[in-house]
Amino acid sequence: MTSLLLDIYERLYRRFGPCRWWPADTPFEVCVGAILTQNTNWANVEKALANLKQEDLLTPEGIRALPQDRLSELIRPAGFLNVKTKRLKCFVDWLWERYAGRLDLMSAEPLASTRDELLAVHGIGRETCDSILLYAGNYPTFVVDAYTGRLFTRLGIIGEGSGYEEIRTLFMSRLESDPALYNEYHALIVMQCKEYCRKRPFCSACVLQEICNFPGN
DNA sequence: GCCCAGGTGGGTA
DNA sequence: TACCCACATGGG
Repeated sequence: MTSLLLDIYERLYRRFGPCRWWPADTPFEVCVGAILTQNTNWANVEKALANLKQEDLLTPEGIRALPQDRLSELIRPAGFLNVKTKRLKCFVDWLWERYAGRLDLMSAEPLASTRDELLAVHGIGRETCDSILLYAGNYPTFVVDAYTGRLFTRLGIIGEGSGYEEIRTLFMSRLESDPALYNEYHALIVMQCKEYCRKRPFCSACVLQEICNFPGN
């Protein structure tokens, strides 16, 4: 399994890499983007991020000081504006109270305890949490998303209906604990699925069929 | 018009 | 635990 997961990674890397994720200028922008992209097309998230940047508000201080109705207006393109306004506020409040608004202080803490803390913040579920930890904090934690489940179920590597923690544990136990590897692997999964696996449940033109020789494809 | 997008929280059985 | 649903917008 170790070599299989690495083999898939290397094939994807040769086809798509390096992806240079997360697309953001600062660690804090990663966090905001991770919350805004929940069940939302990234193109819409970019519009919301641009609105915040234009007003120089894409900082912990900026979001914290922003009235809720104004924040809602700025992030409107990303959808779920009431939900996401509340989630952004909760995240920033937590960051402020716990780490004085400084992500670098958060990133100095151990992975397990920081992950538990973040998961306890309203609006931060497993995927958002791991995205923040990996892409903003450089922690060695694997991000699982809908693409990951879809792709590796199709490959027969994970069972249908496997849970988040189960999939994350599989990757982390079979791969070296390396933030750079987890970073690129997740990005590659998203890139290949965006290009080939949009039709549910599984498309027939999956890139892995093109670049890999998996029996049953 | 319909479906989907880099989920999460709350309610119910 | 395992479902179900609300949440909002924009592109294909």
